Amino acid sequence: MRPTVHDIADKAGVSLATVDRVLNDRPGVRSVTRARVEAAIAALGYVRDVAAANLAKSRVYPLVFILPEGDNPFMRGLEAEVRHAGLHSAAERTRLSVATVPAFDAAALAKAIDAAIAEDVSGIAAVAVDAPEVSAAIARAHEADIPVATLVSDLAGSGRDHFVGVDNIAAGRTAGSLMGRFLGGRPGPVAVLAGSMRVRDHGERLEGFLAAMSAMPEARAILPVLEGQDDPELSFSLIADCLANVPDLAGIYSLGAGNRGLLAALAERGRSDLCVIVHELTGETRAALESGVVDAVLNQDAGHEVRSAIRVLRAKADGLPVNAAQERIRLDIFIKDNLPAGPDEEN
Amino acid sequence: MRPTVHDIADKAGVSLATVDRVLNDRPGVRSVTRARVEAAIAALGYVRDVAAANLAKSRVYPLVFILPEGDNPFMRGLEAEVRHAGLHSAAERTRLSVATVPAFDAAALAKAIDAAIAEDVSGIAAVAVDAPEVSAAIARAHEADIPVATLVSDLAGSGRDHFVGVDNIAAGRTAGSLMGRFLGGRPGPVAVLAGSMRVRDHGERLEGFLAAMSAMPEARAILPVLEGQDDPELSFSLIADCLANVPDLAGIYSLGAGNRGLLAALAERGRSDLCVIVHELTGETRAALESGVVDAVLNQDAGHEVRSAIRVLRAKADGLPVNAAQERIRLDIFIKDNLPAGPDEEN
DNA sequence: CTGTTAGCGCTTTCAC
DNA sequence: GTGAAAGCGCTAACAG
Repeated sequence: MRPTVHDIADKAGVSLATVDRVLNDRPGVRSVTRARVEAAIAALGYVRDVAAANLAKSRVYPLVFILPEGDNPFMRGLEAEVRHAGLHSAAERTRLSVATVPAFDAAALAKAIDAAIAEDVSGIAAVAVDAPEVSAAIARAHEADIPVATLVSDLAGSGRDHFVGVDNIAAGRTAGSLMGRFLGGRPGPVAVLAGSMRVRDHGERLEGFLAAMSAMPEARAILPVLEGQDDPELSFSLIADCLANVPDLAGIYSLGAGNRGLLAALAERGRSDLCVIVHELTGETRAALESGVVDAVLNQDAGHEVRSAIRVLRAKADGLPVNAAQERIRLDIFIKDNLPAGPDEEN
Repeated sequence: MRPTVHDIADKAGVSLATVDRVLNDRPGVRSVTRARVEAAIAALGYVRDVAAANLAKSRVYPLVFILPEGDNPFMRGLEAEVRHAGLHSAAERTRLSVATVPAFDAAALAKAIDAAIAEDVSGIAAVAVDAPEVSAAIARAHEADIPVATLVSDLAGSGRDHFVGVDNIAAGRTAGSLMGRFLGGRPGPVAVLAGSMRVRDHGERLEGFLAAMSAMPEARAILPVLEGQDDPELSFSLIADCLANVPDLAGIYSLGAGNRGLLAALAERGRSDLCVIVHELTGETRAALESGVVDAVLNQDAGHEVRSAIRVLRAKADGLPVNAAQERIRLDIFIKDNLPAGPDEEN
């Protein structure tokens, strides 16, 4: 059997309480005693049973996820993952809740963060908007000793404790690289559809994409970025116009969440010879991939992100270290052939 | 606070023991009583605290992983993941061990399975070799009521309880699809390097690859499969010969673990214009991807597989259902640009 | 058939 | 500074 606190207490000739104090690094133990206990711990090769510890603590950790509202399928997927995790979270003594705010709305986001602070939650995960109000709100959370993790879109320099999401520059590079290879020698310019340059992930993806495209053997024109605000109608008309005005268009990179409008415009125009690369695997993009309208989908696994955010916030709340390498979210490439069978999965 | 067994007992007017019997579906409860308890459970929306249950049971689940020995980096990676999981497994009351057997050796594998049965482990995960001895050993495990999961390479029809691994036909298709797109109109035949047709995953990958290649717009010759036994030297000489004899070779698909030999032969020959697609992200293949020698790496996440195998075996040992969709292992595509930063990661 | 009681490994008052 | 004892939510003997 694995050694327990009792074994340590016996071996060190102290009581359980003292062992616990040493284990949890609490004050009120003479350094000699502490040393004796630590020796016993080392000698026995003790490892704490976290489950039992949590049970005894019976502390709950209320965490709040702040997500953009609206019909952005990726965000709704994230929300679903939070709710799903909520079912299992009981065992982890975590209570999850979701707050939604208008997309790209810095003031609303800041307000939601303040509300969470007021509720004295033990952690906040939020899809950041790049604005000073938001940074200020995060700073207030920090002051209230509430850990904050940015989700999907980062806000470095805001003092957030952790970023949960993919390397968006690398994501853009990946898109550019695939686009270049898939197009090969085929001529024609490429269009880019973004949501808004006010979220950092979109800007970073663009940056990576341009870098990769310009590194390709064949030079290729990139049209000015179309900002569709992740809005289906606006995205639709921007792409429709582009298709009409640029007959020799070779490809489209959709780096935001305007896929519904994009796909509608493509369907209307009936152009299937384009190389199309989009982000986020949703019901729509999956169908488009299967039908051949889209050539590749770059994805960040919402389930992984949610679980990572929970682990990180809990660790921060407990003052435990985070294994950054372990919490890295990777970028998935999907083509028609490696689509996972189910609409959802978890590992 | 969440309802507990005590609340149920109160509400139903019975004792804890009876609640426990109902909860765990044990005999010895009148159906009227059972119904009353079940009503209370439903009314309170009770969900069991698994951690507490495990603590109380203090039962341990010894699981054994049987892996091919040798310097196959993917297999060593799997082994490392098992050991890594072993550290955290304590909390899950699981004790993990690894047994290694010669690669592609059906008799040795069967013997290892029998040894595990003799030790009365509560679950076995093994990389299957396609042979009747192995099927027979799995059948004996089944008879001893020990769940068996095949890992990486399946053995359907053997009565194994579960397969943990990717859809290898889809993996081959993905390789073919990428190979076709990356080559575009470039002429020349493609070579395939396998380990052995005695493991099902290799056969299935080949099948998928051939199907995808033949579905490409440009017809392309596929050379006869080279079987390198996942041996560096043999793989090296097979590829070296091929490079020498087929000057217009356009690409190579390495569907087994012969990558070290393949890469050595490519380095010696100095051919970097080939389209090379390999399986499994290891230190070697990662370096080759970064240097541009390899164009894409198809990967199955060893960490996910190990954790999935553990969950599945534990569930089977407890007679609990497995959510198949949740345990699906997906096929990762890596190109230079979306390589994860660390050598290892976990989600 | 049902209830009582004593833990699982750890934390936490509250005395000493 | 240190220790004794109660209890987290659940399970498992053993009585009745």
